[in-house]
Amino acid sequence: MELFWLKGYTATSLTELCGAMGINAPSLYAAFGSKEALYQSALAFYAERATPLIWGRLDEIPTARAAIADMLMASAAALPGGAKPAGCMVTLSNVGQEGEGRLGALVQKARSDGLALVAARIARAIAEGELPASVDAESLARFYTCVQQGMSIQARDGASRAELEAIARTAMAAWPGVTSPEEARSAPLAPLVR
Amino acid sequence: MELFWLKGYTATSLTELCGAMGINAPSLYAAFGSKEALYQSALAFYAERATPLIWGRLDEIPTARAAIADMLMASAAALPGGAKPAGCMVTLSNVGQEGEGRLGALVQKARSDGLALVAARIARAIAEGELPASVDAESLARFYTCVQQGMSIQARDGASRAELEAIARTAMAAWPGVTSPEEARSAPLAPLVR
DNA sequence: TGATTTACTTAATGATCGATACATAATTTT
DNA sequence: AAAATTATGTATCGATCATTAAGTAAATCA
Repeated sequence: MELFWLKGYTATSLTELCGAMGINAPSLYAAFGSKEALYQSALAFYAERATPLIWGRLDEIPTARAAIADMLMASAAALPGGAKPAGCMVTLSNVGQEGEGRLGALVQKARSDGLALVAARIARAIAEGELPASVDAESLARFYTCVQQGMSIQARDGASRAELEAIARTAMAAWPGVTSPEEARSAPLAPLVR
Repeated sequence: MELFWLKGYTATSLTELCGAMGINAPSLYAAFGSKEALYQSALAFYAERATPLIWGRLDEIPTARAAIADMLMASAAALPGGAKPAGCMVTLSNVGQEGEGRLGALVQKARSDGLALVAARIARAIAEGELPASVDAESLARFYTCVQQGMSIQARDGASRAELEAIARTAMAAWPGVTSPEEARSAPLAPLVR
């Protein structure tokens, strides 16, 4: 998973995979069937862990504003490298353009799933009166997803957690109805630090 | 260039490159020396065109706010696919993690160059009094660069120019001192459409 | 304990990778 | 027109790609 995450599908060789797993090629094929199937397993394994970590509190947190701030702050905490590769495996995957249509569809769906979760949360906020009906849920969700995805690229280039958190706080200043960026920054919405 | 842009360095084979260029391998090697040197040429060729298109008016436009809005709107216009691959070749390149340190340093520098241009423009705005000295130029520049980079991922997933422009307008609502997102959206800063 | 299955190693498969030697054709120079 | 140079095509290089056949050790089951 970490090799695919770091280097992408095509640039990761079976020799590297076997070396990292401490097994020989036949064992890998006996367990997973193919390189493509192994990638699919690794992707599922990744998503299984990332999804609750990042989007897991979206519906629990009472306001959409605080929920999305939490999502961004959780991303800022998770994206810097260290032990694991920096950035999100799903966000940064280019497998679809590498000539792997089947895997490409999987990562694209994973990305659109994230967007859908945010859009649904904003739609709920509109229904509950937190946001006016004039707000376009899809468009606002796309903005915050865009920021989150940009954070992955920043993280891959070495951005620190603090730098990513600053991005998150600035992005929250664009929340509909926020009087000023200073307000959004000085009165952070819990839990802004994890 | 378009093959490297779309598929990345490793996933693009010499066979594909020769096919796209209508030449044989020896001609390619006579002209460029190696696959790595060809990528470097393609990257330079790309940056040579993208830089003035996106960042070219940053210093001409009188206010930093309008200048950065212009940068984002120009990105929204350029990033959707069509004839060329979608998204930015520099932003989306993962060549540094594919085991190509030399090329990786080049694309990373190209990305940090974009960030530096925005940071310099904001610093100028602070010096000129457009923005208060309390604004962190580096941090604000990182936010808008992050949004621009996220737009590349959105574009690769098929986002339209209009959708990217909506992201740009929402991002401008985070501009320091903007009273509300609605204001930033209803009173766009020229030229918001190219 | 003997038989059967599972797990692993070695080795090699055809295909494709980036890169070239060599020969021929086209062009330019003298 | 003859000579020199440049460009292109063919064919192939060793290396590595993903994948697998065959053989051996370990473990499980009867």
